[in-house]
Amino acid sequence: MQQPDHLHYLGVRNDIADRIDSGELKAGERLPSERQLQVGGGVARGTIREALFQLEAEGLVYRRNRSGWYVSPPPVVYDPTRWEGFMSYVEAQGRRPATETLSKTVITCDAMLSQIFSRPIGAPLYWIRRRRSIDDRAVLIESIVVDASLAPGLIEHDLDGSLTSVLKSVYGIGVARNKVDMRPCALTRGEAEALRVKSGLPGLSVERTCYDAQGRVVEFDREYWRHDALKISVDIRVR
Amino acid sequence: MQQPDHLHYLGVRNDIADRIDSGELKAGERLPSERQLQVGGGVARGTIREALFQLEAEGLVYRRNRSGWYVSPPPVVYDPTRWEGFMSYVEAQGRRPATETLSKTVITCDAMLSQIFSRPIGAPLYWIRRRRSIDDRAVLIESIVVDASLAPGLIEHDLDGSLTSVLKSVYGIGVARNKVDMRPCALTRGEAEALRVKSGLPGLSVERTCYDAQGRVVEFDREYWRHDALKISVDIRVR
DNA sequence: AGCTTATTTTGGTCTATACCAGTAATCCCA
DNA sequence: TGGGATTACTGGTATAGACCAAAATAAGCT
Repeated sequence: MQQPDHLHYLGVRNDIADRIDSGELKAGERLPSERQLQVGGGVARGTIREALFQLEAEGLVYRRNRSGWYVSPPPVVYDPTRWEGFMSYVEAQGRRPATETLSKTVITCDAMLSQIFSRPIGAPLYWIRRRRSIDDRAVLIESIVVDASLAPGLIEHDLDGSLTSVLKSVYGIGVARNKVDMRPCALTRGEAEALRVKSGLPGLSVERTCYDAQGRVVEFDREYWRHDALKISVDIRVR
Repeated sequence: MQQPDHLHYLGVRNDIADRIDSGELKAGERLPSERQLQVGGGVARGTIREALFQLEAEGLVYRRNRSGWYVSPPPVVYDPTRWEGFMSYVEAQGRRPATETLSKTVITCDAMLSQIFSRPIGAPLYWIRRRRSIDDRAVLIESIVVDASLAPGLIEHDLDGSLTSVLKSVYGIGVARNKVDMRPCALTRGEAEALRVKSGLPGLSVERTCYDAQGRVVEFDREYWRHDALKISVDIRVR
């Protein structure tokens, strides 16, 4: 009830937001359909959608392909400096994590990867694609590349758990340094499909390079997150 | 020319993206108007807009209020562990930074700030609001709170430069630890207005708490960034 | 009960039109 | 020439209708 409630879609937005805040609509619950939301006030579906897009950008609601709109659960906290692995830190926050391995194959080192891994072009690398979920909602997909000469036979193992712990326990490889790049992005084609969201939805791209104590690149990882699924928290000492 | 070019708006998206990639449209340049983009193919304005929203989410184009659509410049790189201040690191990347102080006042410590600063409720604090630009495009607005007892008279100084260096050179206060929280968000009402973007545009919220060597909170800072203006890069040693 | 097949519902895309509020360009006068 | 008022143009909001593909549900058949 502020000033610019001349805008219909903001009025609708506020109505829905209030129903979420008040607890009438709970996390994970389904919203009434767009056509049902039109009922009382003579408002076009396009306007309803505008309001829903707004709420989606704010992280209050999300949509599943053609199924409907749902109230978003709270985000998980991600601290790149305390990398205990997805499974453990999601669990520590009282949520239920899950991992699916979409594919695992051997690839050969190309020019870009050669740069990253300091390995000759043509050298064998493992390429793993996984989808990770929280409480049954897919929140990120990742592409991992691992130097095959450091972890021979890696893809024979079950990778639906923590990759870090497999590298540690089976191959004795520990991560000593982490380089993390993050940037807001749009989830397009492949990523959007794997996350079952509409192409063009904003997301967060996280690129991580893991080094061992000798400075060798152990793992190169590119993750695409739903924008509403995480909160990044970094605690660092300034040099 | 892949598979799902049945979608008109993706076709339009690709056309425009190609014109940007090919250099026909350069960074900072203005796109033809939505109505001009309709001309050849019998395509509705709504479809053109859908394509533009897609490109906006991808960070390829941005819009200025009712002026038009423009090609986005490349993002700046932001490393929270090497905090030299906005002015210097933007300049180091060959861009032209600018700061405007929107307001600076004395406020009293409320419950939330009391928690953060470990100061009694009612204690004086400085509240500074600034807008920062890169190459004349506003990219972030920030709200800074500083403990007035640590830096008496701070707001008498010119704050259009680096606050960190004022704290250091005038008050001898150095930052020893930085706690940074980041999360994708929507730019709403106040922030959107200050950044001159449409409310609801995705952005990145950065919350920083700076501690001195004694562990006292020196500065509490909340920034709202345009989603397409930055790339975060962290390089850390794992404990 | 379980399984398959229709049917309905849902969001996703698209067209066409209209009016409004800021911006940018133009015009015109001093 | 300079500056202020006017006009044209831009994106922003809104309506109403239509069709489609995927998802969810209901119906029907073992």
